Amino acid sequence: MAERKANANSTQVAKLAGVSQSAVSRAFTPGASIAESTRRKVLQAARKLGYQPNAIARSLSTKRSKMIGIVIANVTTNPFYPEVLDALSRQFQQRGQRVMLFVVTRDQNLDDILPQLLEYRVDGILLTAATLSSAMAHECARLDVPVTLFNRSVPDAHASSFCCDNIEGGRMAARLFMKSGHHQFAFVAGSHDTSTSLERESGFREELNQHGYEPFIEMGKFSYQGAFEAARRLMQLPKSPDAVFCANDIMAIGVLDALRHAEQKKVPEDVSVIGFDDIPMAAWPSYNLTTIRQPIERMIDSAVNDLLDRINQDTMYPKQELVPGDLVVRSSAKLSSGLSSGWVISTSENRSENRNV
Amino acid sequence: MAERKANANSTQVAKLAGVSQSAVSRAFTPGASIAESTRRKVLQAARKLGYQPNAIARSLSTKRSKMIGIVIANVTTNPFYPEVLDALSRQFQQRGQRVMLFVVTRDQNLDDILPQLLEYRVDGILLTAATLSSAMAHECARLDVPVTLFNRSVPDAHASSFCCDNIEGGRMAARLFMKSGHHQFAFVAGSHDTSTSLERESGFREELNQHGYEPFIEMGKFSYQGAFEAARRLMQLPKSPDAVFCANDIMAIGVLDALRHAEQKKVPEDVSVIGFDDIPMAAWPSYNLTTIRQPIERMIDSAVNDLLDRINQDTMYPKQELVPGDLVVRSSAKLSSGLSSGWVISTSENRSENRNV
DNA sequence: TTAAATAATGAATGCGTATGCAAACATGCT
DNA sequence: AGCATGTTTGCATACGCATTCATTATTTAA
Repeated sequence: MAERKANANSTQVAKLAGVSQSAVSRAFTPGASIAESTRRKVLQAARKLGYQPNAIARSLSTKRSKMIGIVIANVTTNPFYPEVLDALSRQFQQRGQRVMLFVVTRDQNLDDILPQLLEYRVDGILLTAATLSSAMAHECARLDVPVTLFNRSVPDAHASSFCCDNIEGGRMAARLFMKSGHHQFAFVAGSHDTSTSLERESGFREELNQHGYEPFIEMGKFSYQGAFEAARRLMQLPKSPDAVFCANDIMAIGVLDALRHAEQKKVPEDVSVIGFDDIPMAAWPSYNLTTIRQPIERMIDSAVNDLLDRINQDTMYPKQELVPGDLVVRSSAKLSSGLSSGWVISTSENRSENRNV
Repeated sequence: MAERKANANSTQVAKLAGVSQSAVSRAFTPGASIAESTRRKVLQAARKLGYQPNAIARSLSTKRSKMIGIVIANVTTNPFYPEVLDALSRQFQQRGQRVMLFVVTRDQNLDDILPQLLEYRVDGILLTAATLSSAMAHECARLDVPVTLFNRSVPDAHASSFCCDNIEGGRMAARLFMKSGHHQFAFVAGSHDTSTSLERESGFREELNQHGYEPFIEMGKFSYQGAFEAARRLMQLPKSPDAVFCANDIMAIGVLDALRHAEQKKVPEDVSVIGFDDIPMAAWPSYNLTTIRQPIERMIDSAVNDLLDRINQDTMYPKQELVPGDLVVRSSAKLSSGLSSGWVISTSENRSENRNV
């Protein structure tokens, strides 16, 4: 192991500037009690030495690392998550927090990951496309590290969660299908242990059940390829569906490709498809996917605010927030006469539902 | 600001275990001189108190943060980069380094970002889809923080760089087009200040020039939409091209969609298209994109190894490595009789070119 | 002009760990 | 037993900064 070259420190700057080390510290601390004249002296000496305060030492001293741990999954399989990561990272960045990132696979156990975050004393943790065990939730609570889930409903009252209203989203898909005269329904699920998929399924199913329908369910494994194969299986059925709702857009696109390229079906003439998320690809002319849009910016604003607020005042309780999605009507689903393509049916006039726990 | 609840520290564990604080430290330091019996005592006491070593304090003491700064751009516009990020992050994770992430926009000035990394005394910096000013390169060299560029060629001998052989990739595209009887060529560029785009362009152009051809150039702004519009402009030309090479796959896909959905062209009958990267979407049946594959795993292995090696022994010099790409033949480009779709023309038998600086 | 109030400063200490050093201990050998 | 060797251990200190507290400089009010 090589030695790390010593950087200038506040003491050296102090000596050069002819002041005390405390003065140097204060010069770099906004709002500290220091005369403008000495601050200038300090900054000048600092510049001369190429000095920059050591955030590690500061963290040790202040007991705040100014780092947020972000855990994210599905980053390569679903374009929705790069968008989430991008937005989260920028927001935290802008609010003066650094991001310590962990990319995990969906089935990876977070109980091995979280300790690695806690070791660095992150000020807060944001999980997206991932859940935590209740043991870990308690551990974070014990250490007073707030946790926020993004796009997963909460397994534990110690954490906040910010989700799209998946159940209502499922219902919207079902209603659109039924209104446009479909009769054989299917749902392509992501997995059987993920709240997003389960909730979208249950909303979809419940709405159908109310009208005497029951959807087929196929497993799409949250991937293009998985959904591609699921679509092929669906088309084997004796009464093959004419309306397929998918737990997310990337699977909907897999279904579309399977229908068109492997099953010689026309979309939406033979089969209608609806997705969830509204990733950028959904708007591409090759797909023109009708989908439920997650208002990602708004959701992320709320999540980031919540986490930062809880970091700064630990009197606050975790919060569960449900943000309504918007039905974006394109041309992958047949329409009744009343609707036309290109419309966004916004439900967001209903203000988002907050409730404290 | 709320107080942060104090965590158990090594001194408390020491007291409970009836040993010195040093012993606790050694119990958690692999290879430290400590008797197995006392280590057990310590670990037991630690478990009882829920103690976990404080990585911040350790970093201060050892002068190694065990953190790598990753700066990445284009994470939402090009699916190639989520893959890169995923692979990088896993690799570092696995090798015991944490990742501090900065997501930037392509035009964002890194000179504001790097100080934020250096402040945390990251052990090394990996930039992807981003370059650094030579002032910053010097600053990192002065602080003895190794920098590695991924997918950008080096502007400064202080940094390592790992790139696909873009020039040869451009040549490969040109050769394939020419061999299959095309006569009007075009290149859809990403931007005029990015080495990847410039190099791919120059290889493509040089190879064409050698046979008396000159390509049209259009700007695709490294995005689906930009390329979509570029393709429309190309088709307006009096002698519209029958062979379009794009600086990356996402633009190639934009071009494909424009040709098919906005210009009523058949691909590859009317126009052939070749991309670069081989993102997963390139293999989807809707696109079936012929492209130059970047051997991402291999490139990332090299980059990570290089960075970690330079962190651990600062005698090492930065390295420039060029990894050959593989031509992946699908059906977006017309073929001469000798080639058939589905083949990967690997050039990687030629070992990658390393040279020290 | 002084007293009182306020602002600016430096000395000293703490944050939690790692580690050099010397002392203590254990082991094997003669 | 006596010594040499190697292993464990604790003490003390350093890492770089923030912050409390007491002290001094400066401003304001009277």
